[in-house]
Amino acid sequence: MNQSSVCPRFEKGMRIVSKRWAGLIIHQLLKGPQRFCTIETALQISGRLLSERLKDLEHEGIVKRDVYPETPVRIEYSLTDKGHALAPVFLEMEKWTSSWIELDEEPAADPLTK
Amino acid sequence: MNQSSVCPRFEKGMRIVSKRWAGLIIHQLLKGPQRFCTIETALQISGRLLSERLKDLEHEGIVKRDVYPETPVRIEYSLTDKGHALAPVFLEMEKWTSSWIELDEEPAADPLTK
DNA sequence: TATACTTACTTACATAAAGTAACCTTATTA
DNA sequence: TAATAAGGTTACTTTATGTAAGTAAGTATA
Repeated sequence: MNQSSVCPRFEKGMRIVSKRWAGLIIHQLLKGPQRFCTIETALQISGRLLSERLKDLEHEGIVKRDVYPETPVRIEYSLTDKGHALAPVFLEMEKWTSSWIELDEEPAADPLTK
Repeated sequence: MNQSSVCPRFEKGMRIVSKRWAGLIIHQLLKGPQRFCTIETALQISGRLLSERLKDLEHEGIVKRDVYPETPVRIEYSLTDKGHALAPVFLEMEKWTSSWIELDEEPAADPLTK
């Protein structure tokens, strides 16, 4: 007896996309195909988690991994159609954050201590 | 030196909304103000986490908590303007999930064992 | 009066996920 | 020969989540 009133597809979609880092990775890939280390630097995520999350997203059919056997090998991650279809979600999210999110004041960068 | 290329507001917004359960709670409250136990039942979330997450969201100015000193006391959670402003995000998310998410086949419900 | 019930939580504890740092492999360059 | 780079993996610590039981205030019931 399932008394949940939430659409199970919506629940599943949310679980995939709202997993820690997943949204930011997809958002980053909406800018175009990118290599592992580019994403790693852009998001300041650890290799361990990036690797894990890219595998998850590939498994969900959202991210595609292409190997270019150059030397040195180049591996590019990009979005599938399913991944690109998320663009409107992130567009609306960008609108919301730019209207409603204000940053905590961070201590002014001090070149001596930071 | 911050070499991250991601807009910090976007990052912060994502961190708030994509925290486990937060999205589903907001989505649920978009249907209208609701009491604790209604959300708990609808989402099948534990009281412990629901309580914690509602406090987070209240702290972020997304959720409002109203106490009606009836007997027994009634406490209603609802969205603030900031919370309501997330509606388009969830609308796009709903479109995406209905187009692209398919459910894993779950074992046919057996009234004797389930 | 004692017991039980309801809502809205909180506490205690086990498990899972995330974060951090060091290491690996293949190849390239100094 | 040593150092550097990409794309990871392994080992370990910390934090978050899940689960179950307990609490407090206010009825309602026996």
